[in-house]
Amino acid sequence: MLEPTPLDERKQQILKAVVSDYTVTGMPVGSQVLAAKYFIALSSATIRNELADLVGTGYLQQPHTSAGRIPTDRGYRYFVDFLMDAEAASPTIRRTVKQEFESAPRSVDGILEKAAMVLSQVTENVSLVTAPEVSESRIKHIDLVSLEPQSVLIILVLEGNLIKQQVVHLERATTQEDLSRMAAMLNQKVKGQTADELSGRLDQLGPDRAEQRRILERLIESITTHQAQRQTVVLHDGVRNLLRHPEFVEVGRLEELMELLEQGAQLATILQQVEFDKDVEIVIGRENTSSGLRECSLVLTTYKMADRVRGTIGVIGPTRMHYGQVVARVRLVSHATSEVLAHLGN
Amino acid sequence: MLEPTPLDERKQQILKAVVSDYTVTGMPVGSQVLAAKYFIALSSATIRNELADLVGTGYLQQPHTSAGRIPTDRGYRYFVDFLMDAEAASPTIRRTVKQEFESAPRSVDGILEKAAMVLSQVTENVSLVTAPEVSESRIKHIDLVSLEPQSVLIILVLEGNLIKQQVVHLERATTQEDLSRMAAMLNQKVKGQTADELSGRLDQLGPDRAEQRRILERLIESITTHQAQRQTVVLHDGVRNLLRHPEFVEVGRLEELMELLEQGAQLATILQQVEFDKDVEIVIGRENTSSGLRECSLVLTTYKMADRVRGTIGVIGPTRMHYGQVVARVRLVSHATSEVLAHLGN
DNA sequence: ATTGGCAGTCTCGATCCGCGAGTGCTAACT
DNA sequence: AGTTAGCACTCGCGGATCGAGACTGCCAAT
Repeated sequence: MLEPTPLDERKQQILKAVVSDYTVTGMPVGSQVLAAKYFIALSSATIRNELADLVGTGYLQQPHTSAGRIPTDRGYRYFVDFLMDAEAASPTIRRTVKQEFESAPRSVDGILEKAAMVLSQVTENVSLVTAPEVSESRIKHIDLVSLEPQSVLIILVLEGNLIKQQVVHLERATTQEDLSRMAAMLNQKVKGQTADELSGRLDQLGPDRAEQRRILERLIESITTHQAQRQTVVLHDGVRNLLRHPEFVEVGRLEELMELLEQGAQLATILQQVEFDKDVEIVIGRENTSSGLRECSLVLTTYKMADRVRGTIGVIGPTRMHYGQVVARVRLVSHATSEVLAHLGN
Repeated sequence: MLEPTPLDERKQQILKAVVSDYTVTGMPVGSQVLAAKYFIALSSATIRNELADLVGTGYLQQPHTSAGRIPTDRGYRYFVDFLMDAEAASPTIRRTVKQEFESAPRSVDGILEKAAMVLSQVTENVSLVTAPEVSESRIKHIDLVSLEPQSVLIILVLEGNLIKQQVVHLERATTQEDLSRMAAMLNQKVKGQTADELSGRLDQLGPDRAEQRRILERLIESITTHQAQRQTVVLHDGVRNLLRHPEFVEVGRLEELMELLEQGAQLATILQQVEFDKDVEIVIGRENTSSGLRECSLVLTTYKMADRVRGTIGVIGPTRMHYGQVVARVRLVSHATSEVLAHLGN
């Protein structure tokens, strides 16, 4: 890593101009274009000197000797940290988002799918959405259904009508009546707690027949451990958008990316590291830990469902993207998602 | 459409050789290669004459004047209908499939996801899996959860522990106790019926307070209509495999295909038309109704969960694929899926 | 510090060319 | 009549060549 060279005002403006122009045209930016379009007061020779400095300090690079300049990852980083104009999403975009969410089904899954869809649409990139952390969700309702004498289907209804299911095998046969009774009791005791809290309060379940108690322990243990080990699901949408970007004409780049998207585990790890209170987080090119994202940028933020429950939402796109606009739109969709989820009833 | 020209034995063998060779090498097949590799008894000149005939009748084509021949859609069709050797999946493949399914979660969703994953893996193409038709599934359990006074979450547990949920708004406030009572009653009456049957037997629900009855009607109506209008979900996996095929080096082809995959509705229509009793259905190139599939083939079959409940499973790949192997593997995974689903308890 | 001028560098697209693969045709052969 | 050898011809592909254009870096003048 190069030491952070401070940039004087003019260098900043030139860097900004290069990033902006390159973002739009996709062509390396030359000194003449810069002088003509952005710095009429200066000659191209002056700009050439400045450009040479910016290359020397690692903010810009040349694809080849006699070409214009394009930003390095470092250049983009400086741009998004210090130079980027705050943009607001256009009324058209706002309307689209609003309308799409109005037609979304009234369930967490449905809303998140819709969020992924609309986000990919308005950013023209691949969208990513993680489901909320289950272990942090309050339990609203528990139901036990007997499948076979020794096998029980546990249904958990969590905040936002998120439903989790799982099959548990018991040591001894249990009737549906017994299960229903236990379910009723669990519903009394358990309502409003998170799965995490649940595991600590097993002893508060009150005295019961030892047999039933054993079964209950088994169920609760199974609920908590199962949720913990279950890996976060990452929804994505809009791969078709990526195909339109010229940086992906060679399919080689796409292959690694598709693998990342389709297996999901590695992506989940990345997304879970996004901090909750930060506004929008941007990861540029090689700043990414995954090699598949070497030439991509992530624009990520969080949404919230209840106070403690949150998920990550954002996009993957080529490093050459219109960061200002993308940030505005990711933020917009994130807020809209939180909004709709809040109205879902808790 | 050309009239079906009957092919004599030798022409058939030549067509078969062209398809086989082209499938492996991806290069147009010339008369000399054919003579050397497949027909040592014949001279290349003889084969040239036959090839010319096959081009004339529309089974083969030349990419350009001085190139070898490649099959037309019609050629592939004739091949899969009459010439294709029956192949069996290799022991290695069988083992892979078996092992993968052993580690699958014990739920319909989980199993279908696993099926999509393993199918794309063993065929090196994009796999497609539709969820079973809900309206044909037997209802195992119903649960009603009060969310707000006038809003109820209906949870349906269907065959194979498939869970469907939906929120219904009632005209008047109803307590959780009332809902629980209704749920208990519904469970008595409804167990083992399909959602379709349910709607016809509303009158068998026995006399009840008119008020409750109204609510029940509302719920049942909502269950049946909702399920009917809900479009079939199509899972897919393995787009990364497609990127490795040379036919997709130009991303233009992929774009339409990705759109088809990501929106899913059109695909659902195609998949739902696969007949249940047929073994494996193959749709080749322009036989497809969707323009995005002009240069692709579908290899599809069905799996079953219970006797009446079925879904479609298969792959999308380039028209140049090893049909014998793909058919064998699609069939293998379909059977394995049915098998695992059957053991899921009903 | 800035600028005009200028020579130098490099990419990109067009053009050209020769090789090799493969064909179709004809005439001879079985 | 079907098959085959021989041969002239066609065409795509890859490599080499070349000129135009776009920028740069440097230098000397302002």
